[in-house]
Amino acid sequence: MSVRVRYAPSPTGLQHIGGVRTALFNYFYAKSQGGDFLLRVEDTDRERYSEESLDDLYQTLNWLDIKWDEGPIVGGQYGPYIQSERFDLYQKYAKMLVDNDMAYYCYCTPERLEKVREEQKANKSSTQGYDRHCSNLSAEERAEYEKQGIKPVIRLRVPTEGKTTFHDVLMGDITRKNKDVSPDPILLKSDGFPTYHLANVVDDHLMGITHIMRAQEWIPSGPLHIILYKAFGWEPPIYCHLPMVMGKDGQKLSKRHGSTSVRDFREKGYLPEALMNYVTLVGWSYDESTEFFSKEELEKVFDINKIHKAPGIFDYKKLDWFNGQYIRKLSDEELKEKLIPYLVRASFINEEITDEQNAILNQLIPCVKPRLKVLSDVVGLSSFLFTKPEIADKEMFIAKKMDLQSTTKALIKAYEILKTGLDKDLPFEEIENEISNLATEMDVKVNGVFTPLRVALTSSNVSLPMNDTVNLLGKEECYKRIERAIEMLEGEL
RNA sequence: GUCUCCUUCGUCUAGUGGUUAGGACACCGGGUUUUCAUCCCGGCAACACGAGUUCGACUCUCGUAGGAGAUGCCA
Repeated sequence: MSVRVRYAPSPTGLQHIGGVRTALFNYFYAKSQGGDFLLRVEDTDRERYSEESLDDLYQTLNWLDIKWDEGPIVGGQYGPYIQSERFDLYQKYAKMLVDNDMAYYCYCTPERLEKVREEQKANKSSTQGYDRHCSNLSAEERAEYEKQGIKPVIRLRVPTEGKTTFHDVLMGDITRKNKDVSPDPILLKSDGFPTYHLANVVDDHLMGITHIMRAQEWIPSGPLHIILYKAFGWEPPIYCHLPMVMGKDGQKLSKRHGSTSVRDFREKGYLPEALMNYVTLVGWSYDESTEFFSKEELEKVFDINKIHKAPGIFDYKKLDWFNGQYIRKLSDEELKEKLIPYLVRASFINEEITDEQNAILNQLIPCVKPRLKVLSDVVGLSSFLFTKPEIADKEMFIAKKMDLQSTTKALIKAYEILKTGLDKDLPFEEIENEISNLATEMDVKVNGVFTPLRVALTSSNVSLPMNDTVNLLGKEECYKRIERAIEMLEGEL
């Protein structure tokens, strides 16, 4: 039997790291087995639904280059894989259950349910959830409610005796007493939309899903779903509950831990390859040492049995490291293309790049490459080039064991050396040597003379190598900046 | 509260009865370097605890503790 799995997100927010990892595991499993990966949109929560989320779902999968074999048609056209488009179907199946007395109409108001919950809590009652108030209404009672215009929900009749077991590929058998299964959960809401439980089971069955890979937070409803399958007389698929992705404090990964949406990572300048590589390594591993995997490799090598059981903490620093590694693997040309949007956004350059700018970019890229953790870092690293920086505070010019006077003197002399050297077109190495010699002559550390030079040119203590900085800025601009700095320092004397 | 699941370095993990418990990130040190990075070398650091089973347990069993998740007309 060919494997068919699905990713079935609900468009109620931006695609989350955890969700995407589920998608990836499903996708890689399908591909590794030569099976199909389906995408299904579970938009049954009309209150939380948003168009933006749906859009984000497509963008995210697209960015990661995850293609579904079956799913909604992109481009405004709704397909058969969007639950809101299958509205009538769920009605039909819910009513079928009612007809077989596997489910029943319930007219309880949300207020009453809330009250029941509160009382249970107050009494520290061990029984919890719905009190099955409507489970045995007579035809007359129902008619009375209907007359009042109350729109009923449909609830599943969960057995109170016995127990239900399901098998999980990772966890083994999981058994729950039926009395501990959430009592008579709602299948069809009063607005006619199905809840997750119904829609999920109906669709997975109709779509011929063979394996359900979803987050471990679903384990407790596993038995419930088995009961539902039984009520329909269907064979349940194979389950595989995935360990969850947590934040540093061990709680479910959320905003307070940092970025959680793929869109955030994309905007900051993480490469899809890096994010994908790292994310699939949370809760899965191939062997004792391999950690770089391309999407194509994962499609071959992914093994469901090597998924971990315990939840994993999302390590932002390791992601950064991966991203740096992937950035360094890029050719200069590739990196340039990826960096341009960030430079444009920072208003450093325009979309249409002049030949002159292009030449500068070609110089800049290799300088910046070993220094990028994320693509957006390029902005900070190159702002000295594209903007006229505020002249730095005088303290910044002064290196350790130096004072204002010696610093000013060093800068003036270093400037002379630099200027004559550049004007004579000496190799930069030679100029640097001379400047180093100057330090020796002045009996100060090399830092004492290079620091003021660096700060004069970039207004920062941290910069690209001097050679690159000078090349990038051009002679004339360098002179201007150094003269400006000297003037400022002399004014302070 | 109740139910379910989980437990190897700080983090991600390898390991399936006999290993100096391996790798990676982070961290610390060193080298390259005028700064910041990159790169290279080295170091620190773990089997939650307690009972069994066994000649022998990180590996098997049972308890304990800790953590997480579920307990919605959300998924």
